[in-house]
Amino acid sequence: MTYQVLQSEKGKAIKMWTDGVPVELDAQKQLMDTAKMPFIFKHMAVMPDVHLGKGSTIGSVIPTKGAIIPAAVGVDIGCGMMAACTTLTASDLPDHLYQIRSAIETAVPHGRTPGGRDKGAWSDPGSEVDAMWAALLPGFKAITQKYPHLEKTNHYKHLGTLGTGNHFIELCLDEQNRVWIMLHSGSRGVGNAIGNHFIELAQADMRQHIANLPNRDLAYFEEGSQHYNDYVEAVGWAQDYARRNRMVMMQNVIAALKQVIKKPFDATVEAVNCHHNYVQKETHFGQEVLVTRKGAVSAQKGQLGIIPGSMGAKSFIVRGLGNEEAFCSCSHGAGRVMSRTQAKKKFTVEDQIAATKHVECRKDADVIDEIPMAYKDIDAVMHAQRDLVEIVHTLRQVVCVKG
DNA sequence: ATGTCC
Repeated sequence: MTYQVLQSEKGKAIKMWTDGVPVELDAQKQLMDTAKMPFIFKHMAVMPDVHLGKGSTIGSVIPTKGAIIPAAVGVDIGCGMMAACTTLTASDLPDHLYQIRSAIETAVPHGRTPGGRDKGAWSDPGSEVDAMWAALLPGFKAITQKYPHLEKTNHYKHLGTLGTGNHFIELCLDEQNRVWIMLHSGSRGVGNAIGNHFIELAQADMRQHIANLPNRDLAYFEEGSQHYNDYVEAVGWAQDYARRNRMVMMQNVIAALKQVIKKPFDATVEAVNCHHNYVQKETHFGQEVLVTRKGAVSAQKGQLGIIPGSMGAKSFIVRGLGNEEAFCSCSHGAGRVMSRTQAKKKFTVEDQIAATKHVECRKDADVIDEIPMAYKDIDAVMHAQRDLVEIVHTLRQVVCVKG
C-alpha cells in the first residue's frame, strides 16, 4: 500500500499518495474540512502534488453523491493539458530556437508579451476559431437563456488563446529525440465567469446555514435543485470549451511550426487532451458519483495523461493503472512549494537564467514566479504515485512560451 | 485565473 490515511474528526478518510513528499499543515486542515461534508462518497484521494488552494485543495479528488461544490472546481474550469507528438526529431529544429518561440507567440494570443496587441484575445479570429465556436454555440445559447449576463464575456474571442499565469506552450523532446508540442490552458474568461457566478449562487442559496459550514467555499447545490442542474450543464459546457480551446491552439502552433521548419511533418493532433480541474459523473465501486478533480488527472486503466514538470525540469506522458482507491486519478504536475509572491522575493533574474539554461524562454523579472525551484521535485512526485500511473514518455522542454 | 478597479 503506497498511501497514508489522514482521518478527520467526524469526516471521511483522506487517502494520500504522498510517500516521501511534504504535505503542508494548512493543506491538511483544508482537506479535513472538505472531508467533513456528509455527501463525500467513501473517502477523498490526495495526489503527491497537493498544496493549499483557493476554494479547495490542489491535488485532491473529491467524490460526491447527491451534491456538488462549485468552489471545489473553482474558476479555472476545464484547465488542463494537451500534447501532440510530431514526426520531427531534434535535428530538424533550427540551431537558434528564438524564431520558433516568436512564431508561436505570434500564432497564439497570450497574456504576457510586452507590448502585446491586447490582453490575450483575438482581434481577428480565423476560420478554425469560427468552426470550433459553431460546435460550442448551441450549448452556450441554452446557458445564456437562463444566465444572459454571460453573453458579455469574451467567449468567442478567447477561443484558441492561452491566458496568463502558469498557462504555457512548450516544445519538448522525448527519449528518442522526437519533438512534442505540449500546452496548458483552460476555459478563459467565460469559464471564469461561469465559475464565479455559480460559486456566488451556492453561497446565496445557503445563506441561512452557511455559518455551519467549515468555510463558505464548501457551499454546495443539492441534487434535484434547479441550480444544481444548471451548474452541471454550465460546468460541462465550460469543460468542452476548454478542451476545444486547447485544440485550436494546437492547430495554430502546428501551422506556426510549418512556417518556420521547412521540412514537411505530421502531428497527431489529439494525442492526449486531459482536464485537471473539473467535475464529471463517473462510476466507482459500482455507483454513479460526481468526481471533482482539483489539480488531478483521470488515470483509468490504460488511459493516457500528461504530468508537466516545472519549466526546465522533466515532463511525463503517463498511462493510468486504474487504481480504484484513488478513484482512478494521478497528479497534475509537480506542485508548488512556495507562492508566486514568495518566489519573486526569494529568487533573482540570474537564478532564473541558470535554472532554465537549456530552454528557449523568457528569463526576465516578470516570470520569476515560474522558476523551477518554486516547485516540488518531480521525481519524488512520480515515485509517490507509482501505483497510480506508469511513465510512457519522459520529455524535456526546449522552448517555452509563458502566458 | 480573469477582469476590473485602484
